[in-house]
Amino acid sequence: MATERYNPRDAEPRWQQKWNEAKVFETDNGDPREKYYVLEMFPYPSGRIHMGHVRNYALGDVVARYKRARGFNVLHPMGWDAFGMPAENAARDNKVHPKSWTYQNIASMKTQLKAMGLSLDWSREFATCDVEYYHRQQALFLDMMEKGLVYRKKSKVNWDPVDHTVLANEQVIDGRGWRSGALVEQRELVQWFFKITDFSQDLLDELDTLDQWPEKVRLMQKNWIGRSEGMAVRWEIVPSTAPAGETEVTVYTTRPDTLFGASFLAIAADHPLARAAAEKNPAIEAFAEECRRHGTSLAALETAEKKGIDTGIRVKHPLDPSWELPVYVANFVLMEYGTGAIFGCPSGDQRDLDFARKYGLPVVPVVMPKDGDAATFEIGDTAYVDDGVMINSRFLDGKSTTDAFELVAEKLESTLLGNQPQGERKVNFRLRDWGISRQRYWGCPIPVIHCDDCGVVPVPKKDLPVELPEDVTFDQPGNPLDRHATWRHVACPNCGKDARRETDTMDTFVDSSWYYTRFTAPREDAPTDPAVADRWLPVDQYIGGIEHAILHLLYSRFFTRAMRETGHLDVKEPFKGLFTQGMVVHETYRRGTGQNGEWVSPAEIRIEEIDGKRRAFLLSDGEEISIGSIEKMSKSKKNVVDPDDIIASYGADTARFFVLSDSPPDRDVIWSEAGVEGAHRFTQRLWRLISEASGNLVGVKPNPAKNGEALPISQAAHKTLKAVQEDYDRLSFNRAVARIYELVNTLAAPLAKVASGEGDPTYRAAVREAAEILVQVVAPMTPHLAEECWAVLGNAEMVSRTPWPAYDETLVVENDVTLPIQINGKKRGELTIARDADQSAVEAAVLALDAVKAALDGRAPKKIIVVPQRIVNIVV
RNA sequence: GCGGGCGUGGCGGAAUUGGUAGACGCAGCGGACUCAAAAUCCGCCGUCGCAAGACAUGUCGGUUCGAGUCCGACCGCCCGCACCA
Repeated sequence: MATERYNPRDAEPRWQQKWNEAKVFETDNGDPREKYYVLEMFPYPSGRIHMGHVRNYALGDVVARYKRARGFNVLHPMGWDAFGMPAENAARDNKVHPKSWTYQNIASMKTQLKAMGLSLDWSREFATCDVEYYHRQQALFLDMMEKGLVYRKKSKVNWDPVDHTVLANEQVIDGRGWRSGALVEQRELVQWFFKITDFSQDLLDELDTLDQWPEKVRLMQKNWIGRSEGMAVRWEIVPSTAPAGETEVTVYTTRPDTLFGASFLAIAADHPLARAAAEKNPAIEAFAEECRRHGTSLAALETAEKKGIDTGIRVKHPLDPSWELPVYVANFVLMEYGTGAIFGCPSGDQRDLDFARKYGLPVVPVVMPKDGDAATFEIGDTAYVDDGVMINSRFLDGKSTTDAFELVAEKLESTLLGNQPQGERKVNFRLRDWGISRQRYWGCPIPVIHCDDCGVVPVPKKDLPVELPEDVTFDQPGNPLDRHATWRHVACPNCGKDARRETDTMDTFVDSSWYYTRFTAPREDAPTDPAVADRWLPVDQYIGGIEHAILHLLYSRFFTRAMRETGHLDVKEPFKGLFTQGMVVHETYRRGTGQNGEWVSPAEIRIEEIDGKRRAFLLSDGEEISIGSIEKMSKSKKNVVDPDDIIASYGADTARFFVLSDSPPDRDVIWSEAGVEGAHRFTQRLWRLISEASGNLVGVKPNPAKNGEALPISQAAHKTLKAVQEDYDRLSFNRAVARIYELVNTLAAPLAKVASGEGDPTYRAAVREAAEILVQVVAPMTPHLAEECWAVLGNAEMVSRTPWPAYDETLVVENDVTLPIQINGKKRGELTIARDADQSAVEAAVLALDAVKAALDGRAPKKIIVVPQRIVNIVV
């Protein structure tokens, strides 16, 4: 029986409409079944979805559809991370308002996402730039302010002296403003901060409970929080070298044991002592200025050449007042970390060593490896940073580094400098408070008012929301809120006097730090409905890019803690399970070479294989194009594939199936035309096999075979069901795809047999049962095709509403196992034996094998290793 | 620079987490069907070798009866570094 090819252009919109009409994916907060919350990181509305989105949402959708079939009450919402700089750039470049630009982008991206057939509850959709959303964010801010989780302090920004505007780190290129090209300066502004450091220890401790997070992400967060145990050590300044009023410097160190290896102190350019020294010495002032001309990004700072300048200030060594050391200003010391001052021990720290070599400072080895020789141990170009034995360290000589730490700590704690101990044990964190102020328009306004008399006054909740004004201009740089004619003028809520609105808006990371909570009650008047939030949270499976491993995830973890303190919910951790997916990458194509070269998009070329070598040619004139490396899809390299084009020509199911197959989801996937065609052939093949057999299966009651001709069919189906189920639970979709291909290969002949009218009723019942299992296991990946197959088999209910089948244990177990037999670790034979055979039975059977007899040649084996149901190794 | 990760056939990958390396797919080759092509179906497919076999998981060492998996060093690529989202 011949059937028509499967036509996704017809089937996909049809099923999407049916799901929509039946509200299959709308979630009821009152549903009593066990909940499952699956969430993909919501997109920034750039205007068009890209393959990364397709992959991200396909992954989440499989989880959502699978868990729904498993009987959970699934929440799977979608929204828009809609504030941010690109809207302002578009406003500047194209004279469109950020608001209309953003909402238009949302509209077109929503159409694209809908074409993917995702099982989303669109009734909960919101954008973070909706007044209804940022209104509640402002309320949260006020509550956090009341709890002391918000404060202001001076902090540095990248300042463009030509455009008179604050630049983001990504807008600073090689130390210059991206538009003006001017050398960027650091400038201090009073800015708003969240006290994330209140939770440093807790954020660190609770990482241990996140056992469904990738180990690497937990490790990254742990290192980011950066707990260290060390000492604050006070160094007395030699009075004759001290700037007026200065008597000492406090240094934070994690290695007090290496104090006898100290050869200098280094302080940040913004350290008070450095500022004092700069006042008297123009060279120091010039150096500090140079340090400030770097951007504020740590990466830029640390890749820069390590430099310093002697301040002329001398300090006395804390363990020997007669020993004087120089104090340098150094560009690698940060005011934000520790005390803004370090002591340099060149033999024990590579950076200090490089610095010492550069400025001719002494290098005294103080730690050597346990088996080293103190008389000959020297430091060359490499510092010795590990633990070991103390040398050249007076009373510490011969002690371990750990003991030396203790001895120095006790000594410094009991020595007085002035009336205070010279040193104090201190736990330090690398984590800094979260600066949320942005001098930009397109963000959530910070709801406070500045009054000359009353100071900083929170906007009363009844006056919320503080709405963004719409009549703004982007024809000049700087913050439009600042120069708006009326917006910032407001009466003080306290005294009624003329006052000014805060014109800073919030970091867009704030928006994304609690949106997952808002989805649980998106139309609530308050930020959350705490009872509802507590029922849905934590998110059971969160899926997104590894690039968010630290900031977004840490900020969200902070927010649940802050929202707990302010009574908005009562959970500690936002995301129970986390999955970080890899990127979608593609070959690059380049026409011409060097400066005249230009990137060519995959749509403009065809690939041919000539003598086993892949070559690319321009479609328009046949010119040969060179095939370049495989890279992340990006507009600049033109190696992008538009999901719209793929969906239009192959359908959403093919696109979904392709991004799920082949590569494991946490690794990069290479987009290739051949791969897509392979996925498309699979969809067609599945449809053809099912639909051609369907005529002879429609009235048949599904029933697995326990014996006879159809037994292997039922066994294959149930084994696949079990395997795919496990793969779905582990998010190993590429493995599930492989299992599904195998099942299709196994079922091809039986389905063809049924299609041709053969097979008795028992056989047909088994084939039908296997076919249904096949359709149900692919349904989460290719939902439209599955519905179409499900319907053609005569099922009245949609497959999206059909419970997951249960596999039959008796069809899954094997009675015999085949063991590889190794002799000295090399495979020499095989042995098939009963699954439950005991060790001695296995040994006897093995020794009876010809291959083993030949290898032993009459000798007795030295040892026989039997790993039950795995392997046998004979040592000769 | 610091922190984290990855590296297996021509290609994407699998390997029950220390137990038969290469499942499954893509590409390729051979065959069937066809006037022909497409589609489809069947078979072959790590390297060397006639074969027995040997060699093979980025490189070099180590641990082990046994290493893709564990340890050490190195090489290459990718992500993050606090104002991109």
